[in-house]
Amino acid sequence: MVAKTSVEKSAGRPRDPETERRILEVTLRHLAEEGYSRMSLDNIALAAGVSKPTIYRRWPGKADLATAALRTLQLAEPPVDTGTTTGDLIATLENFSRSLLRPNGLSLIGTVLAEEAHTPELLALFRERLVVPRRQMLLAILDRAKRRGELRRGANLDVAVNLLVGAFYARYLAASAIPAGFPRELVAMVWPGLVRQRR
Amino acid sequence: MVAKTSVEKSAGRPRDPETERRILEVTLRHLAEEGYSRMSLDNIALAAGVSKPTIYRRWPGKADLATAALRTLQLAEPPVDTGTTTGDLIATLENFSRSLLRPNGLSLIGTVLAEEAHTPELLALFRERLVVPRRQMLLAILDRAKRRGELRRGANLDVAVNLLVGAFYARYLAASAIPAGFPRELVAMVWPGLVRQRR
Amino acid sequence: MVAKTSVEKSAGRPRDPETERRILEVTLRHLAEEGYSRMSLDNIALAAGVSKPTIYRRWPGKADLATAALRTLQLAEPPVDTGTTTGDLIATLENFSRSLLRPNGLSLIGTVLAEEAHTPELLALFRERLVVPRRQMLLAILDRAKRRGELRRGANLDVAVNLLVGAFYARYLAASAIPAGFPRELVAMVWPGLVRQRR
Amino acid sequence: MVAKTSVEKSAGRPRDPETERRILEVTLRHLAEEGYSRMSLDNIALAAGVSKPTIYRRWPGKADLATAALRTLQLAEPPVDTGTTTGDLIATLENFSRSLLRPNGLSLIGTVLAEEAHTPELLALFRERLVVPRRQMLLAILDRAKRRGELRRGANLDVAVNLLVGAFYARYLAASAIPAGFPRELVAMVWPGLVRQRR
DNA sequence: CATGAATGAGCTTTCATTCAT
DNA sequence: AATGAATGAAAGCTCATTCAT
Repeated sequence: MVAKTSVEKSAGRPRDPETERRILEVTLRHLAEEGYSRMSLDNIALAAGVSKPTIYRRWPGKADLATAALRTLQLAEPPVDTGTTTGDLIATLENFSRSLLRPNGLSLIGTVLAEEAHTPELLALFRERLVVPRRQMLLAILDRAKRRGELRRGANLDVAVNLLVGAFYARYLAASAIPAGFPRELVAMVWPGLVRQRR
Repeated sequence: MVAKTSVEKSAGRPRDPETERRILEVTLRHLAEEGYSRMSLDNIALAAGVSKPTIYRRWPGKADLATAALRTLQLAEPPVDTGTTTGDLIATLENFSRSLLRPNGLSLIGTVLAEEAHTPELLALFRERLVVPRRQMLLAILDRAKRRGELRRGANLDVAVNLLVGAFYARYLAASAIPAGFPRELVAMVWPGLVRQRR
Repeated sequence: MVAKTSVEKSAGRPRDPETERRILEVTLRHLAEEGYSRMSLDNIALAAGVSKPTIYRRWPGKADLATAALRTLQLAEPPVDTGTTTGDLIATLENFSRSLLRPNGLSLIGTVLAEEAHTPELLALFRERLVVPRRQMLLAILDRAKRRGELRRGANLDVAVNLLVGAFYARYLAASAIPAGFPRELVAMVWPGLVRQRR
Repeated sequence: MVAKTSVEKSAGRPRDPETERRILEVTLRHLAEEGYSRMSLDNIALAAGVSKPTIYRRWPGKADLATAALRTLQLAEPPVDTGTTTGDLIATLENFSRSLLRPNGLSLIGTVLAEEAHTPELLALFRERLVVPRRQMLLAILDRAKRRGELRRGANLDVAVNLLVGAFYARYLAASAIPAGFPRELVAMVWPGLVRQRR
């Protein structure tokens, strides 16, 4: 959107891409810290050092700004390779555990859920950028294990992902903190259901 | 000066108990539908058919009102008894699944999480009234099974509860809907980790 | 108003005169501390330990209550007699100086002046109860001196009173504090204008 | 990056200076007519023909607005020169008398006194802008006279100022009106105390 | 293009007063 | 007579958005 493909540069003063970046960064922080409805464009403009019309020139309104901020979210955690499936699962969940609570516990998740009825784009983007990629990483690990014959045939991998990921939400909702060693315990309890043949 | 007989009638115009009930009911609905920060006392007063001071006479401010509304929440689901441990777990999770999405998906959970930094009482009460009782029901089932020797010694029941309950959150966050048969699949996958002896 | 002159006691529960006294005392304090428009019946009722209708039963509204409270004001300072006119003046002004700033500087005077357009009764009563009596005391001293021939014929005693009393207001308005010895200096400067014959 | 030439034009839509002037003028009127606590930003905005945020953009809150309005007060009366000290005093006090009651008697003084405990800035500014300058004018006249040897050595000029100025307050508090010829009478009575040698 | 100015609508809270018991 | 409950109106302040330069 910023870089024109034609040789001719567009007339007038060009937009500063750094400005855009800064606005989105500030927006994301406020979104996580204050929640969507408390987040105010006034404060964002102030913190980003720009004026409000500068924001409105780029995004049509508050919802679009928040959406754009969420769009910048990228799963930062790289795929892991520890040599074993359970090792990979544990390592991935440990990454998850670390990034989940940043920067403000579950308040970002909270606000996209709370706004589902009013501003469904938020949840949609949150899914696309964070939820789905995270699940894909786990699914990929499990899928590879399945193709290697490590897992029971017919094991519902999607259910396993829900269990492993969800346990963090459940734990946070109950106690606002994730204990050390939690990922390992999760995998230990779910793994038998994935592999076992007889009973 | 003579002691009043049994039923002490307090002076002044009595409060209409119906009013209080209606205000709290409306508040809870608005809290779930709008989220805490969007929820306005003006609208609550309007919907409850009272004036704002009528609300302020009962609760000192917005946070207290929301808190009081959360306090009315009671886990409606009775303990189940199907004859088997897995049956009980599945039945309990099915109740959970049904009540979880009422009245507005996870928006109530969302708002208490989103407000954790600003209005921590909300999350605290939500925990006390819904989260903890629900976990207790599952824990009770598992604990009984353990005392009967059905479960592996050293099985971490708390982790199992996190897995079972959390899967619903994970699934909702990924797809806003819980498929039929989900509870059964959860239990099927976690159960081996609870019972198996060797590996 | 409380005591009936007829033998027959009026029917129903009699009003408690102590209640009335307490309400007026609290009102006067709030009037001086908060000013008329900040003073709230809610707070007065609370501080007096009564309900608002108990107040409204006795006085038709806020203005009447404030008026009634002002009506209870009595000049507490007794006439002085030091043996000399200037001594009497100084002693009287010293009393004045002491009582003027109680309990809240000039805020009571301030509020009755500020409310002159909206609630003229306040200023009227303040005059009747405090301003006029105080001036009368000074006038009486000067008048006696005049009848004794101490003062110049034609000396305008009313002007002298304005000077002596007003100096306290001017001083407070300029510095919020009255220095020790102030009364003596005032009298020293005004006295020559009252007595001297030639110039 | 090149330095702007002499007249620096700030970016953005310029403020209408007339707006600011009008708001302050309206504020000052309301402050005098209603008193500080009755004065409402809603009414000021309405009367000034602006919206409330237009006011809040310029001043952070009600107290700051009232303060700013007081700051615009300027002693309008120029120094006088009649040729004699008593003539100057009388002329100055006549100016005082005229401006004192505008626009609403002593209600402005009243409100700054009444608010001393809650909003001390008001009294502070009132002093700085009106009380002190007025006293300075009188002090300057007396000081010049002293340097000319017209006054008794050791005459306390500050006390004289308190007497002369305060008499207007005392008179207003007693009768809400200043009679014609009042300044002359004040000076006549105080003058002997300033000049006389023996007694 | 970016700015500062402006706005209508909304927020939470408090007030003087009246009602019902 | 006295109470607690109720109310319409208003307060100070903030928001998302648009205007004018």
